[in-house]
Order: sequence, then structure tokens, then C-alpha cells
Amino acid sequence: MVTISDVAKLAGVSVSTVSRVINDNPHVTPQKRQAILNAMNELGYAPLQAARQLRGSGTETIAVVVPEIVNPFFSYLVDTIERVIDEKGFKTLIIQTFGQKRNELNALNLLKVNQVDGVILCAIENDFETIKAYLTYGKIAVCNEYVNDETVSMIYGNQFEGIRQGTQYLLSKGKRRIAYCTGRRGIMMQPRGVNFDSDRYLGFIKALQVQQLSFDPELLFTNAHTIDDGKRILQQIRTLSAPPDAVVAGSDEVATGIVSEAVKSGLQIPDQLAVLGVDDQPLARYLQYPLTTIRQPIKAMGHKVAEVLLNEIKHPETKTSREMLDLKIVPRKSA
Amino acid sequence: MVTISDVAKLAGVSVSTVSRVINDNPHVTPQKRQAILNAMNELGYAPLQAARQLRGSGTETIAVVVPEIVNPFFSYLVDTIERVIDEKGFKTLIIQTFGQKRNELNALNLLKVNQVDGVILCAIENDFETIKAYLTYGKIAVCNEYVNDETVSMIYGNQFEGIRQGTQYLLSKGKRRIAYCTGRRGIMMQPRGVNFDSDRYLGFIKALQVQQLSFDPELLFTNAHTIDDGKRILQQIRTLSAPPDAVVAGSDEVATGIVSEAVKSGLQIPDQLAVLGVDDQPLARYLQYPLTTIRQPIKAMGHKVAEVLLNEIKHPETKTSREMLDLKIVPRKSA
DNA sequence: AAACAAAAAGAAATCGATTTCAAGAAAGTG
DNA sequence: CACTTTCTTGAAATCGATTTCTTTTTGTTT
Repeated sequence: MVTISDVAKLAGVSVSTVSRVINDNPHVTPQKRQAILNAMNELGYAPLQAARQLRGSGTETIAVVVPEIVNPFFSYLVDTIERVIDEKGFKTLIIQTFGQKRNELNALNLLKVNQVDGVILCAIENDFETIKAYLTYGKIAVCNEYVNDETVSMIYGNQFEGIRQGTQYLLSKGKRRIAYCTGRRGIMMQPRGVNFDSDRYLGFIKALQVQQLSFDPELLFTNAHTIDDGKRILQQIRTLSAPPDAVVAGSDEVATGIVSEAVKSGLQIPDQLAVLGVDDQPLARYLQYPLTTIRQPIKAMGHKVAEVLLNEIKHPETKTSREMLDLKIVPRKSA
Repeated sequence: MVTISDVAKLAGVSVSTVSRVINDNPHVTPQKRQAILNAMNELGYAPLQAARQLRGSGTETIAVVVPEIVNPFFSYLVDTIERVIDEKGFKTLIIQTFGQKRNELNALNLLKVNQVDGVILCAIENDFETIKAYLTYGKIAVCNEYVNDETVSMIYGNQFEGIRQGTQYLLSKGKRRIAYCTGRRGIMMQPRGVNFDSDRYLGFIKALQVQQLSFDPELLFTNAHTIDDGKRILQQIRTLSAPPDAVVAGSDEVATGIVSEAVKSGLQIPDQLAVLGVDDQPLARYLQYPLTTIRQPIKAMGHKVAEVLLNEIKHPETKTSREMLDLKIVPRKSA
């Protein structure tokens, strides 16, 4: 292994001077700087991360935290984010929480032990007060989710408006009894703008209200994540005495499960049951019933959050950003 | 930050003794060990990775290297691998190469600078001799791909047999003029068993040979990765004076693109053109033409490679493994 | 040209762990 | 009981960088 002192020796200077050129300290004469640069090149020297970390200098690394990478929404989000981080010469650490608080805390802990300069959370598992405590150790930015707090930057989609428009679209097709699926265990009502899930739900309710419709709680389905959850939900729907004529599925996976099981049961899509997805996954348009779905601004979101965080790292005094991006309904065959 | 000396102070011993219990050194009396454990608990102490790395002790971290995580094949592979690594109390570093040699070398370099104990390569970008050079610094295992070399463990699917059976399936449906798509720039012929791509191609040719058919090089399409590549390929196919009656698409994405464009052109699937995918992605069965495809043993492969590598790390004298797993054809509608 | 400020460069301390070495305590042997 | 041998333990060196403190060199001003 070639170390800083090897470089110093070859360049005929002290290690301190080498360290100065590594860290862009101005107090080095151009000749020595060049000599050192040459030596570094000749030896193929790269500073050892561990040693730098130990002294508490920057790591030029960002941790990107997602629930699970097999979800295309998150894999595309990570992809976009990583490309921006790369571009700026930083490194990326992809971390999966699998929905567990402990894993999210481990990721945040990387700030404390100086393994990363910043963390991008693409979901929130812990209480936000707990998360905020880590701001002492480094920068944090939140992407996709949001809470009512100005201390960290948040870039997210306008869930309220997206779901409202999607629901309105269903209503415009003459649907009147619309079911609603959510990934969470239940709906926790919040004022508008403070929380991802409740915003979606508020958007849904809002669209109904405009048509003076009220929501039948029998049509609320929770814990909906996978294709199989979708299938399960359709089975539950079939047992209802007054079944819905449309469903806001909450994700393309769930929508796919619902549609596939509905077809199997002989229901006409979208006449007897219209199904609205969310995300617009790459394959959504190639499905048996190409999904009508609400596209999330993944690229813009990833781009923006990475840029904002990197900027905060470079200029620590920058004040935090909060940006809301539009979702877009993509009409196809399922609704 | 709580350090090892804080623990030492509280427990009333020296740092050396604390270090001993951290590293399971037997030469510590049970009483002191307990006192130290208590102190560690009370202070919520965790050793700083950077400091350990600096001294060259184990990091209990594995780097998993994939071309790109947006490809579901790789995201599911990573998922399986990470779960095993987790289970054994190790940490996972997910690294994307985006197909670039430089990024793969950076990942391998983590071994040199002691940031990881092992690397799992789920694809190979560099010359294998270059990769082998890193074995001095830690363990390497290869998953999915393979080369003719016994110095590192390799767990992979039987590509030859998988594609052979798939092609045979097409032949059994009466197809006689079969096109072949590959992700690489071209086909480099190798003896059987030494290389992923050439094995696939050999399996394809083998199936043709059994029927005394030869392959028309006009039907070879290279650089096929995405849905759009599939669409492009179908356009090229349409310009052929003697078009194929079936395609081995090389991946579900490419198959999806071919099918979608074929339908648009009014071709009958599978009668006029049968399309065979590879991978069996989650949505493959829900497509407009549910894909007939060759399923890869992702779970078994991920499981096995992680176990093998972790075992080699724990018992460095273990000799390397080489295991071949079966692919399985999944007949649906596209062929 | 003398006096002083600013810039450049090196020596040594430091970060938080592990590891070597040496010393002291306990246990085993004849 | 004297003498090894084996266990425990702690002090100090070490890993490879950064950073503080000093010293030396250079530049500016009168």
C-alpha cells in the first residue's frame, strides 16, 4: 500500500505539505504542488478513507436510504440520485431498511461515525424527532416523503393533487363507488401538507366531496404493497354486498394484482371495475390491461434532492429547501 | 462520541483488555469480561469502524457489485444476497458499475483499503486476470457469470442447458428460423463451460444442430438490453427478406419490446413470431402476451454465493466452490 | 536597508482502535 | 518448596491520514 509518506518522500517534502495539496489548501507553492501531484500519479496514490475518517474530515460519501430496492419506484429513484452524486465526484452508499426502524437508525449513525457526509431518506421509518437528532453530525434530506418540519430539506410529489386528479378522473368516467388502498396499517388523519399518506387520502376524499359523495369505510383496504395483496383485495371486494365500481390501488403492483384477479373472476375492466395505479412502472403500459396510473416525478425528485443535499454540504449555511413536484395522470386501459 | 477508553475507565481496566473482549480474545477473566460488557452496554458503545479498519482488522462487510440496480434481475439477486449477509451479522455494500470497468475496480479496491472483507461480483467487467490480482487483499466470489478459473468461487445458472431447452421448445412448436439476441457487442466463441455469453450461444446452436439446422448470421442481434432495444430489433426484423418465425430475446425487457412492436405491426404472436424471454420478471406473466421465458435460479444463486463467500471468510482455508444451478422454462403465451 | 507582516513548510500531536511486548499472578511440575 | 509454564493485564507502539504549532522564507513598507 502506498501511503502519504511514500508520496512525501518521492516528492521531497513533508507529509503535511502533501496533505495540504490533497485538501486544496492554498499555502503551497505551485512548483511543490506540481511535484507532489506528479509523485501521487507515479505511485498511484489514493488517500485511505479510514485514516481520513478517523481525523474527522469529509468522506465525500452520501448514504441513500430506501425501504427495499426490489421496488422499481425506489430502484429508479436511487439510480437517478446516484448519477447526480457521481457527477459531483461523491460516492454513494445504498442502504435498505426493509421497513425496519433499526436499519434506518444504523444508516443515520453513519453520520455520527463520520462514514458519510450526508443521508438521503427516501422513506421515513422512525419518529421525526429521533431523526432530527442526527442533524448535529451531518446533513439529512428527505425525498418522496415529508413531514411538517423545516429543519431538513424535503423534495416530494404533490400527493394530494395527484390522487385528487386521479380520483376525479375515475369520477369523470361515471364511477361513483370508489375503493381506496393504502400501504399503511391505517389512515392517520393530519392537516393537509404534513404527511404523505394522509395527503393522498385527503386528495381522494376531496375529489369525492366535490361530487357530494362520502366514503364508505368498508371500501378502505390497508397493508397493500404487492401483487398478491392486490389479489387478496379483489377477493375481499367480491364478498362485499355493495362492491365498488373503481379502485384507487396505491401502486402499480397492487393494481396489477387486482386487475389480474378481476379478469379471472370474469369482471369487465374497466366497465365493471376501473383500476387506477400509481408510479407508472416501465412495464405498466405493456400489461394485459395497460394501467391507467399516476406517474411520479422520479427523475426530477431524485435530481433535485441530490443537488440540494450536495449543495448544503458544500455550503453548510444554506437554508433548507422544500419543493413539491407535480404528479401526472397517464390514461390507458385499466380505468 | 463514546470511545474505547471511556469504556475502559468505567470498567476500571485498560483499553487493551476492552479490545480483547471486543475481539473475543480468550485471555480475560470472566469477571472483568462481564464488567466490560456492562460498561459497554451502559454507555451504548460501538467501536468506530474507521479506527478498526486502520489497524487492518475485519470489517464484517461485503460489497455486492451489480451492473445496475434498476434491472429487476439484479435487484432481486441483491435482495436475496443481502438477506443472507444480514442474517450472519455482516453488513452489505451495494455497488453499481453501470457497466464500467473503473467502477468495478473501485469496488475491488475496497478490499485493498480494508473497507470490506469480501466482494461478490454479479457480473464481470474487467479482464479476469486483473480481478484475480485483488485476491491478495480479501475474498472474491462470482455469481451469475463465470470464467474458466478455479481460484474464486462461482455460482451460476446453467446457461447452456437453459437456452438449449428454450430453443428446443421453440423448435417443438414448429419454428425453424430462429433469431438470437444478446446483450454483448458480439459473440466471442469459447469452449463450453468457460463463459456466460458463449455458453448461451452454444446452447442455442446445439438445439439447432440436433434438428440439422444452421444459424443464419443475419438473425443475430447484438447490444440488446432494454425494451427500446427490443422495439429496434423488431424494426430490423421487418426489413429482412426472410424474417424469422421466432426469437430468443435474451431478457424479458427485450422480449417485451419485440412483442409490443410486433403487435403494433400486426404480427400474430406466437403464430407468426414466437418470442422467448429470459429471467421471468414479476410482471412477465401479467403482460398483454404473458411471456414464455426461462426462469433464472435467482434465490438459490444469491443464497449460495453469499453462504460460500461468508464461509470462506470465516474459514480462509476452505477451497473454492463451483456450482451450476438449473434454469427452468416457463411456458406462457408469447411462444 | 531595517522592520514587520504574510506565506510556505515541517515536526509532532492527534483521531480510536489493535497488537506487541513485558511484567506480574496463578497454576502445574518434580 | 523452588522452578517452570501458562494466564492475565497494562503500557506503549502502531495504522495513515489531518491539524496545530513553530520555524523558516518571502514580500512589503517606510
